[in-house]
Amino acid sequence: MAQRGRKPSAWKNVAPSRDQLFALKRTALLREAARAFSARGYHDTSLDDVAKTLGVTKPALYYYVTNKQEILFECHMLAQDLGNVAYDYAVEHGETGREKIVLVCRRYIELITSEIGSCAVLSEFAALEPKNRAVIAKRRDDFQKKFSELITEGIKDGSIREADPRMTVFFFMGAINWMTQWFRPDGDMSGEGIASVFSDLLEHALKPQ
Amino acid sequence: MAQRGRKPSAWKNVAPSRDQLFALKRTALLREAARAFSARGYHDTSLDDVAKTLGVTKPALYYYVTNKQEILFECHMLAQDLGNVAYDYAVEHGETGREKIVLVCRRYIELITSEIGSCAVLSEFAALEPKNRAVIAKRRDDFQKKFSELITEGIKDGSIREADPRMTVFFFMGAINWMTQWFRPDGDMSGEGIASVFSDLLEHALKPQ
DNA sequence: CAACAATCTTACCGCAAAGTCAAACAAGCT
DNA sequence: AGCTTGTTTGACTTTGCGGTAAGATTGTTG
Repeated sequence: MAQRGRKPSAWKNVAPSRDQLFALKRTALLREAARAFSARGYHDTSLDDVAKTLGVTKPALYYYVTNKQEILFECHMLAQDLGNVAYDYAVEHGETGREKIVLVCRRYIELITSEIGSCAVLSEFAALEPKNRAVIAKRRDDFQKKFSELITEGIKDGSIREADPRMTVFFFMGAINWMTQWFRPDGDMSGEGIASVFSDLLEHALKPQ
Repeated sequence: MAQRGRKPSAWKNVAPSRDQLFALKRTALLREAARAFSARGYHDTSLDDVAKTLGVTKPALYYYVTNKQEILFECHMLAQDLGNVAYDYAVEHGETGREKIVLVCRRYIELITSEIGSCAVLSEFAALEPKNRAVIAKRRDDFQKKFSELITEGIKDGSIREADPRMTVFFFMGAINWMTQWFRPDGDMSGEGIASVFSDLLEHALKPQ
């Protein structure tokens, strides 16, 4: 969004350059805001709070971001990126349709529960302003379509039993997305653990007899 | 919450009494607010809007309700009531643990997709004020506990394969709760249809081989 | 009708939070 | 040092919304 153009510093790779510092601080801001949005919701999170947590004042945030909306939007984009990463990984490493589906599920959960993925908001979709919401909705629909195509593929190759692809996608996308409501990084279940249980449940749900 | 005591009108059963009118309007208010909360979120829904939709002004709402919080709280209570109704039904009509679980799932979905259940918020948990949140959380935990006990029961009687009960509950409670994000009463899939697909998926996920 | 209660309205208060602006401070470059 | 650009701040404006007060309106009852 905010682009800066600068000549590289002489201290290559020694200290972070200005651009890198800028990017670093900006993602720190996004990360912290995402955490807050997930916990208390978009409208109940004030930028004053976010700023205080980061040890600065609110106007400082506006140097890195034009809007509160922009923060929410970019968080959604980042979260969706993880979905695509998981998808690509699964398509590359899986054989049958079922294997691919299960792999997406496992990989995606691992990603969103990792440190990087703590940015995954996904809820607060309604808080997006119409224009941004349209963008996010489009990407989401595309993703879910690729997804249900994996299911039809699995039905064709015999690895998945007869089932409504669209509903099935809703089913376990829901199971996964709802994680944001209960998952705690310091809980008694690791991200990998959850990924195992969930992908196992999914596999049995789809497997023929 | 708001209790009124009045002597019954002489026109028994002919026209709604004052108390009935009061209750009728109050639930209409709750219903409409729930719809708005679900669509736009708690903090982004103004009582002015809700009032306008109902054809009155904001202060009129405060005659039926003490707080915006109270509205949210009661919506959560009502939604949870449906869960308990579904549970009781399932325990009565199911034989094995798996049958019961599947029945809860089916019945619950049927309920929340029915006209009555359009009140089901369930999201916006974070918007509850601490005291109310504690109450709702307690009820939710109790429900999920009864639920996972059904699973252990099913494992014992051989109708359910080995699986982590708590995680399994999270899994399909998520699948169901997420429905609020995509279900539309005028969509191409009826509540019963969804209930069938989802309970079928659940059954296969739990059934031993 | 008169009196009283139930219901709803207009007008308002207070406050929190998004966003702005000019000025202060910091860092690099010549 | 002194100029220039990057970064942060304190102080402020504005707006929308939750909630309240006092009175108007309607309905009920003796």
